[in-house]
Amino acid sequence: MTQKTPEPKKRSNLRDVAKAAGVSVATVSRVLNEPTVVKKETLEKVQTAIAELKFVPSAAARAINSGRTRFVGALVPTLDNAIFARFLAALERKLSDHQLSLIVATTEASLEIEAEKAKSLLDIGAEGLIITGITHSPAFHELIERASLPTIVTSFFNPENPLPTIGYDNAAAAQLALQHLVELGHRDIAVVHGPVNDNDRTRARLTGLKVFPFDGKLSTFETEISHQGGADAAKHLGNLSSRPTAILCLSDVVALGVLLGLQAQNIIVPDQISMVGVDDLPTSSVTVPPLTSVHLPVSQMGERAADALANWITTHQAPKSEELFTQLVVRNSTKRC
Amino acid sequence: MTQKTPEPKKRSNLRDVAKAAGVSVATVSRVLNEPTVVKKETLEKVQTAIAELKFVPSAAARAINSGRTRFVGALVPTLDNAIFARFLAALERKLSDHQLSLIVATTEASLEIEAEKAKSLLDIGAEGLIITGITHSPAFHELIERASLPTIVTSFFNPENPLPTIGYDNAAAAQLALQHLVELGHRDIAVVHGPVNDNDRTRARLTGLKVFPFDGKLSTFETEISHQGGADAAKHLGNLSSRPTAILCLSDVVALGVLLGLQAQNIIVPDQISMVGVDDLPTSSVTVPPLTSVHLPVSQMGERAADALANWITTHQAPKSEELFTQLVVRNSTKRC
DNA sequence: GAGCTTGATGAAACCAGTTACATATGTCAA
DNA sequence: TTGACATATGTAACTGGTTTCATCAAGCTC
Repeated sequence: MTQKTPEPKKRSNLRDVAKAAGVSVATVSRVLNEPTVVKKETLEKVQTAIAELKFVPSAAARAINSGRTRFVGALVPTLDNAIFARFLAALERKLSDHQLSLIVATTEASLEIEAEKAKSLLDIGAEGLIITGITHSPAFHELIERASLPTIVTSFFNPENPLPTIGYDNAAAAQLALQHLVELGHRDIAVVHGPVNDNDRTRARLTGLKVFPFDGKLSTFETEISHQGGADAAKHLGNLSSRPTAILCLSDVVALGVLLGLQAQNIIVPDQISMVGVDDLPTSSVTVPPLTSVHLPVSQMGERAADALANWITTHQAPKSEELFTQLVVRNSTKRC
Repeated sequence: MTQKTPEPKKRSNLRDVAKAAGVSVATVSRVLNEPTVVKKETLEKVQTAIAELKFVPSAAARAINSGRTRFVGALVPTLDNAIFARFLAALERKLSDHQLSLIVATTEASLEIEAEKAKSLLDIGAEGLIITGITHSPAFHELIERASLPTIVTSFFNPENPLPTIGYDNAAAAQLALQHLVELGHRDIAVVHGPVNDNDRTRARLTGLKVFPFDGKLSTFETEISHQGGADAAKHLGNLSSRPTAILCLSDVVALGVLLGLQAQNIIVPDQISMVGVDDLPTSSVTVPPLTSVHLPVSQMGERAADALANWITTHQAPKSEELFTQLVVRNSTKRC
């Protein structure tokens, strides 16, 4: 193409170093990997050569021998929700204990994008995958099956699932929130949730609510998972002629948005309306009023998933599914009806 | 799927496929990379063999030839702040246009951890790096210099910096916020900010405030960058005998925390106290009241950084620094004093 | 029918490391 | 003095792909 590239950019390799140091490539390799077996003198000679030539070993060449690339991928719907951010932080921390790096790819909650991203992760050599939810495109399944790529499902517990799941029971989590409201006497409850399309966690939660024994009114409102989305929902609910007595949000981000939206309309929580969330983000304890929420153990989930995947990769033995438990955290956003 | 027998795990390679299809390795390689030049009959034969042997080409072996691993790393202080999440989302989106994957590593705002993470990114073959701020440890600088690794600084603009910077003027951003408050007549302003240790962006903002011509009182309060941290700051400021008339937060996350903290003390914004933030997160437009903030163009920054890095990698030509501009967005959290 | 081009394929070199095995030297006990 | 053994290093065969170049047959021109 353009032959006016200023630098030919000739990265030096093992052979160059060996020649410069007057030793064999094997010795240089030893200096790099088990320096103790090399005689001190030789070691220094080689290290000098390495420094002089600014030699940096090629990761690819290493990988080709060990068969290991030392990184895995995680596919999450978005980074723009603290719940995933917290999960990924824990995941990354624990993976690095296993000398594994993490590539984060976002799917924008689309199974199609997920399959694409998975493909490119595989292409660049990911040794394993952490994914969200049990529902995935056929292309995705084919991909990981062909490559027999260790893949762990998170945010969802289902021991029957072909891929091991490490997560919680979404239906039960939502029911915990509903039960709390029901116990407080609420009979007209609005559920605010994110998009159900391509999101089996939300669907499972909604199903959980529907099958829960409750003879009151349960309406649902779908919105974007963001503070703005929550605020939109609040505006809608606030304008209703017969306003529900409680709002159950399937995500704390949405809940905070709803809370702000209600506040903008001067609707007092919990006096005029009760609210429960699901996630229990740290933020939920500082909102006004502090938000009652169902705690999802995402940090723990990140750690367990990291351990399980690392183990799978090294032992070639798929792990068992693991259930993590959710828990209602009662604060001040709910009140007897 | 989960058979108890430890799988022999004999991944098939090009040679296996070639033998099975009765062709040479070169032909198999062609089928993979330029299928059009292969005779249709042969093509099918090979593809059948590939399918039967569940052949998946080795990324490492590819990389060794092309010299390209097709991924880069990004080092950010945390994922637990929407401002970085937004930046990374844009970065990742744009990088994928260049067929590059992104490895996100968090430094927990420690230069030491940053250097470690950079090392492991390099070890696994990152082709370039996106980093935050211009201040880094000597170990880090040595590392990227030795490897002559394309590295772009973000969130900070400084054309003098040895590494190209793509970002904004942090001092100016903070000054924009201060100027607004000063113009509204505020003379007693509290600045709430995150840790200054290992954070040159915050330091630059603080310096910007200090050198701004202003003869009123300017106090500072350092806290954690989180809603909780902001709420803590609000509690402190609310209890002060002589309360400032305005609070300037160097981060919107902190600002929302402060807002909630003030609300918990029944201090009305903006009637009793004005507030300005820096970041302009989407959330800031739905808070009560909507938060006046200085917009930081982080999505744009992500895109520019991605283009610049991709270009650097392919052309071996370091890009020029690029300044992106910040802008005050006036909402309802500020009022004339 | 010779000469030339085109299309399809294969042999082998090559990328940059690791590693099994061979070799050379030195130490020590028998 | 010699055999046993440890230490230090080198040679060359790997790893799993890509790529250059050579080969060969078929199609076309003159």
